[in-house]
Amino acid sequence: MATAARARHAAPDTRTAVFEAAARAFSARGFDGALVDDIAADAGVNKAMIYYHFKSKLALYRAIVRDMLHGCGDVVGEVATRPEPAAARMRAFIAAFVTLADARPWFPPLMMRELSEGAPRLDAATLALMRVVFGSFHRILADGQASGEFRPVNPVLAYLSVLGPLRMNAARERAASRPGRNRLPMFAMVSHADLTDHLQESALRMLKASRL
Amino acid sequence: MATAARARHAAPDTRTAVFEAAARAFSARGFDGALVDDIAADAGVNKAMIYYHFKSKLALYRAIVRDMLHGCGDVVGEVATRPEPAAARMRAFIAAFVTLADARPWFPPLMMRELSEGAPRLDAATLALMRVVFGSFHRILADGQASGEFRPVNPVLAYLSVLGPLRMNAARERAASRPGRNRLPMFAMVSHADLTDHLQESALRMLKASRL
DNA sequence: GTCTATAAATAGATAGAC
DNA sequence: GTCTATCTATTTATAGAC
Repeated sequence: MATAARARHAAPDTRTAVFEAAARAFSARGFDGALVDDIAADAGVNKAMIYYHFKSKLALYRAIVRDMLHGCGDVVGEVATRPEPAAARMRAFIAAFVTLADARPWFPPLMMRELSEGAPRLDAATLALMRVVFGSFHRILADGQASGEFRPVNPVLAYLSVLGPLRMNAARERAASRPGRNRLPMFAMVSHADLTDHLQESALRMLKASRL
Repeated sequence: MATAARARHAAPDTRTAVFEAAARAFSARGFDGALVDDIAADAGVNKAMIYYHFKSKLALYRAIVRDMLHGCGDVVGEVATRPEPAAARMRAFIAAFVTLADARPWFPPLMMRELSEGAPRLDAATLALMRVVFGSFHRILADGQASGEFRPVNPVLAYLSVLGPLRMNAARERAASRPGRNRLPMFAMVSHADLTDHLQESALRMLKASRL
């Protein structure tokens, strides 16, 4: 988000307000569903300011996606290179993803949507950031397989098994948060501590070299 | 889709063409992103026909979601009540979901999107259908836990672990299908046979009562 | 940096002829 | 059942004053 470069300006951070309102809107309603007027209103800012600070609706959207993936890449890159056994790093990777999703709750739905549409709005630089995140996961997996901790599995399928439930839970939480939905069993509240535990346990059971 | 009631009409099935084009469009671009003009063009039909056969864009969308969930509920309901051990039914449940996703490839992305937006377009009847699907899953899980085949797990989390990877794979396939994406490791081709095997193995490892 | 007013394009929907 | 033409509302974006 590069706030440092703007710190000297006197203005209350309009740009940040726009960024955050837009992140919420794009996540909740998609690129086409999110309206620039609504983003401006939610940010408490005049619509023209959005075009002043960002070039266009698309440029604003891209800035948000890049910010997400940058933060993500830094964190999981650090986790993947720790001098620890692969199983411990896998647990840390999952915990980091849950934490990241808590810090940027708009991330998982927005990314799922973008992928579902064929990721038409992602440029090469952004795809490279996605590759970094997958690369960190793959490193942990490959290390665990080399050391005999993990069994052989397709890295792409293993990645889906770890991230898929997390992203589906984010979608589920959105639907559950609407009034009148609490009664449905599949929309029951689940704490993120329980979510983390379950994902870690499931991932290690999926990967552990031991027989069942 | 209730094709029987229209079989006596002479016309080539315009309604079906609209339905299928709309399913593709809503899945690929979302409710707001899909344009009625594009749907008409893709179906090879005049735009006014869409409003003749369906009341509105929203009514068309809802018809598609209901169709999906109906087909799904019927299949998994049958699987859940088979006189087989829970583990076998869990395998069948997963295989059925992969098959359903192959028959209606627009289903997983569309549903993920709808949930991510808080499912604002789903009425009570449609939510009830979702409940039926989850109920079938829950029945298999509870039977397995009662018989000692499965360990205790939160049913919602278990459901996410089974369906999340499937839905994320659908999103991944969309993004992978665009030109120039083949090089990225996370967009590598994965057969649905391998996908099914992996999901079944992962689910049973997640659920099996045995120690690791 | 901020606001008002408005341009320019587009989308969902319908009237009415055939 | 099908098509043409069009209405109405909305939406992205900008020009220009302050």
